[in-house]
Amino acid sequence: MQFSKSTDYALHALAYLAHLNSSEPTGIKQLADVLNVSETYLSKIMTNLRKDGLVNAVPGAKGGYELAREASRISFLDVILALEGRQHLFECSNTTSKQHNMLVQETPASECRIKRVMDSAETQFYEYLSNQSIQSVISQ
Amino acid sequence: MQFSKSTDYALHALAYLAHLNSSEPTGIKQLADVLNVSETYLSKIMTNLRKDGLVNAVPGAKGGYELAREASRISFLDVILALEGRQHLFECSNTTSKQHNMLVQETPASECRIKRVMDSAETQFYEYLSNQSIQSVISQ
DNA sequence: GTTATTACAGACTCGTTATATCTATAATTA
DNA sequence: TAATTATAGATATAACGAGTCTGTAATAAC
Ligand code: SF4
Ligand code: SF4
Repeated sequence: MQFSKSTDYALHALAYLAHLNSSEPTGIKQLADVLNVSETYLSKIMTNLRKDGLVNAVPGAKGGYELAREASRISFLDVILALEGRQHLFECSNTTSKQHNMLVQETPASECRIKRVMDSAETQFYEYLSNQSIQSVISQ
Repeated sequence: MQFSKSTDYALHALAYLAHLNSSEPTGIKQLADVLNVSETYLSKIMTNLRKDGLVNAVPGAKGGYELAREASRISFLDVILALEGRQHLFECSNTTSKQHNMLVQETPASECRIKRVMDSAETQFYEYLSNQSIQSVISQ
C-alpha cells in the first residue's frame, strides 16, 4: 500500500503555487518544468484538483492555475482525497463467509471489530492529515 | 490507496485461529472453508505470516497452522507489515527537481516539510495499529 | 474577426502488481 | 509404506498506475 505518484505531484504543485503566491495564474509549462514532470501528465493531475475545487483553471492565453482558496485552508487530506479517491482503506470482501457471520453475531451493531479497528485507524489518519495545511510546508 | 485482499484474509485467518484457541494446528482446508477462499491462495497468505513469525506451520498429516504467540501479542500492524511489506506510504519521486532543491534548502535537515508531514502521518497510523491486537477483536 | 495560447477530454500504450490457479515436491504422521 | 499436509514455483488473468498523444474548446492579444 502506497500513495500514488499523482498524489506526490499534486502536493508539490500546490506547494509551489502557495510559495509563488502570485496574482496571475501559473501555466502548466512552468509548473511542469519546476516539478520535472511532463506537461500532459501533470495537466491531468491539475484537472483532478480543479474538480475537487482546490484550484481554479483559467483557459486561454495567459491562463493557467491558481489556488482556489488560501493555502492555509487547503489540507493534505483534501489533496489526497482528490487524487486517491474516497474508497475506504479497508473493504470487507467476504461478507458471506462463515467467519463473517460468526464475528458479526458477536456484536450488537452490524459491524465486526476487525472492521471497526481498521476504520478507526483510517479516521485517525485522515484526521491528522486534515490538520496539516499546504501553507505549513512553505517558509514563513 | 487500499489494503490488499490478502491483508484482509490474513486478519480474518488469525482472528479465527485466536477464536478457536485450539492446541492442535488447524489445517488449510478448514481455514479456507471458514473464510470462503481457495486453499492454495490462502496457503500463500499463511506462508507470508509464517515468514514473519506470526504463525507456526506444521507439515504432514494432522498438520496445519497455529499462532506463534498469544493473540494479545499479535498486532494489526504485525499483520499489515507481513502482507503489505515495509515500504513507506510516501516516497519521494523527484529528488532532482527544482521544487525539491527549493524546499530542501529551506530546512536545516535534509528533509522537506512535505515529507515530514507524510511520514508523521504514517508513524501515527502505524502506532495506532500496533496497539490493536488480534485478541481484541474476538469475544471475551 | 483572426490568431496564438492554454486547459481539457478521451483514447491509447506499456509495465507492474494483485488475484488466483495448478502442479510437483518435501515433510510428517499413521 | 501410504496418506496427509504445507511449500515453492510456474503460470494465467485482470486491474491499475504511469505516461503519451491528439484533437477540441475557451480565452486573450492583435
Ligand atoms: S464485517 Fe468483519 S468479518 Fe465481516 S467481512 Fe467485514 S471485516 Fe470481515
Ligand atoms: S524531499 Fe520534499 S520536495 Fe524533495 S522530493 Fe521529497 S517530498 Fe518532494
